[in-house]
Amino acid sequence: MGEIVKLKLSEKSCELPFKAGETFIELAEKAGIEESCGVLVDGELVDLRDCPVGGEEIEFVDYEDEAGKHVYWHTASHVLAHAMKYYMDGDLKLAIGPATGEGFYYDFELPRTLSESELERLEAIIKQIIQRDISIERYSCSKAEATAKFKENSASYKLELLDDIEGEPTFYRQADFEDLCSGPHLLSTGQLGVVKLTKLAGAYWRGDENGPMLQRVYGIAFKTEEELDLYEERLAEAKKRDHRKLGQELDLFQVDDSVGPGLIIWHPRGAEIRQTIEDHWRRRHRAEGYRTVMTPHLAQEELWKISGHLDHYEENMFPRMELDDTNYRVKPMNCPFHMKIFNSQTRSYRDLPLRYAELGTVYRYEKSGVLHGLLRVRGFTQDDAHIFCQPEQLEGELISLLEFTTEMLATFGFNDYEIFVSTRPDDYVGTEDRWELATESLKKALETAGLDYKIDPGEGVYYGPKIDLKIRDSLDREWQCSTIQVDFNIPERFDVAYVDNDGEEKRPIMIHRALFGSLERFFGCLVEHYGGAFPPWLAPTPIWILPIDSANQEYAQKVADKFAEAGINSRIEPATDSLGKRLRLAITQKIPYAVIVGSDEEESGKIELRTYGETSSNSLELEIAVEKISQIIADRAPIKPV
RNA sequence: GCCGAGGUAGCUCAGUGGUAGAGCGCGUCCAUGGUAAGGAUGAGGUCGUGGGUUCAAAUCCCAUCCUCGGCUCCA
Repeated sequence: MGEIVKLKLSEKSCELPFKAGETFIELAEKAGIEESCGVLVDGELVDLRDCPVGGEEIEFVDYEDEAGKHVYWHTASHVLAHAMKYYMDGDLKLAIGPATGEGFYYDFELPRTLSESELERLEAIIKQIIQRDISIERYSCSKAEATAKFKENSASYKLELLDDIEGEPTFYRQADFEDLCSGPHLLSTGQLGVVKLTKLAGAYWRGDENGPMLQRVYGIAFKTEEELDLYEERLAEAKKRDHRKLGQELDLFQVDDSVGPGLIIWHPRGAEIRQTIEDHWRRRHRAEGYRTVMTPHLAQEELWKISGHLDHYEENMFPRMELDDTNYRVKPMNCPFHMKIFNSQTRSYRDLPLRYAELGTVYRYEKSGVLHGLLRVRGFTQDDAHIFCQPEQLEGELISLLEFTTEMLATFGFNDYEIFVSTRPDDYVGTEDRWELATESLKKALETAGLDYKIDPGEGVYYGPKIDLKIRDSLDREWQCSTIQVDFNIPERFDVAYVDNDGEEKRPIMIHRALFGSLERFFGCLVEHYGGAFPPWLAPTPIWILPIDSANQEYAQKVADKFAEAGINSRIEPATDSLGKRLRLAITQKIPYAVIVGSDEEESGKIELRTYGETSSNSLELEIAVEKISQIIADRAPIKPV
């Protein structure tokens, strides 16, 4: 009695006394907090059933908070498992059922395959469990008791989980359902609003592809039906931005069965956008001191034996071709060729850093189940470069490289990405101290650049650690685009060396880097980022000219010529269809500017200009329009009214 | 690669044992129009592919390819 916990309650903070043995539930009551999902104790999420010790800072969280949502969804996953137990008459094995970033899932071993049509019936059972408002109790027991219980129920997955638990395992029980779980959980099922089961999938037990395949049910829970509706609307909106859908609608690219899975055919409009991206890329690389090179698509297999790719990634390479008693491979990487260029002369320390860049098209055999539009393909063009430098130049190169990367992405409107440092994998070559050094220099460069990052343990490439930059797609999936990799190994394998100022031959350090990653993937992300409405500088045809009447065709041509003189591509949609129809087409094709010209405009030398996203046009002098749009393109600015 | 769901006209989709459908798009003709679909008419499909069951298969069964959602993987 009389002990104090500090309580943070929204903006106000106060201090609350509590008695020994009092739980957070009682504390919440005292503080007048009605609905809470859990409690953050000095920032750590804790079950409401726990007791404070005194002196800590606590904050009750509800569904509005990220931590609260986590508890809410986690409980929903237990309710799903509870419903599944009824649905399968108890004939099932439970694996795991965590909350995710958006919702939850539960993995089951079931006596038969579940079909999507059954999800609705499961939802109905879930609804009943919620309506019964079953109180959820927590208890713990000894490991031996838990083991005995699981053995009796032949709960083999739970038994395995038990092995990893230190101390007493805890259980959460709601009526005739209980689950081994560290929590935290809500206090009763009635606290849940509406649970929606979203998809069905297979998942390997513990992510091991040699292990058993379980059935995973995904779901999400909300306080109200209205929130669920909003979520579904948001999802539908996101699907409209899907690059595969837009690629079809805007005639950007295709993937054709008879050509091959994961092989992209770029249509004119897609190819024109890509050209603009590549032109910008070349210009910027020249300015940053890169020399561009070009290398073959095929080479003798020996090259990849030397580089180590054959040892480490053969299963991801297309099979060998035998030509004149020599084995060839389609290239999965550009690096060996760049080594050859370096080695074509004796290099001096004065030559370093030496930067070779290539838009190099590579082919990798990706497993069929992983292909995904432009984002995961079998043939793609890397904006690859290899930088050879002296050890003392590494830091500086990395720092300027990060600056270059972020600038390049920002040009295309990407300011929102996650950065990861991938550390040494099990399957590595080289010495540990070199790995350490390389990893530290990557971290230091990020810190100098003031960029936040996460560690991706063991996710490095076999030859060195890397910085990856990941961009999210319209459905919130992350895709690695930019990558910067330090490599002490491949230079050694190719015996790459320079003569230092002391006359000694020394090994340069190499950086592999790709800013876009692959042009295919980057373009896919770009389509989704802009929702297909490309800014005028990227749009293949930023202007459509719509003459009102056939009689205005000549003036339309004059307008087109004026834009062409300024280097702006436009196209005339002749008056064979109604103006309304042609305008609608321009809008659905997400053309930045529709220019409408009739007899009025012809007489006054003006145009009507309607900007994408606006509901009306404005009248302006042709010369002024050309000048202003030229400026917008030169600035690489987003679509905006003129 | 694994689990599940799908592949019908150029596109989006309906048809679930009995002679292949719609809308959009495309062609032709009419209409010459002022800010998101003018009217008429025509062409277009061995229903992913290969087997099987059946008097009869887009429809049922098997295999296979591809796509989608996950899982595993991703130099």
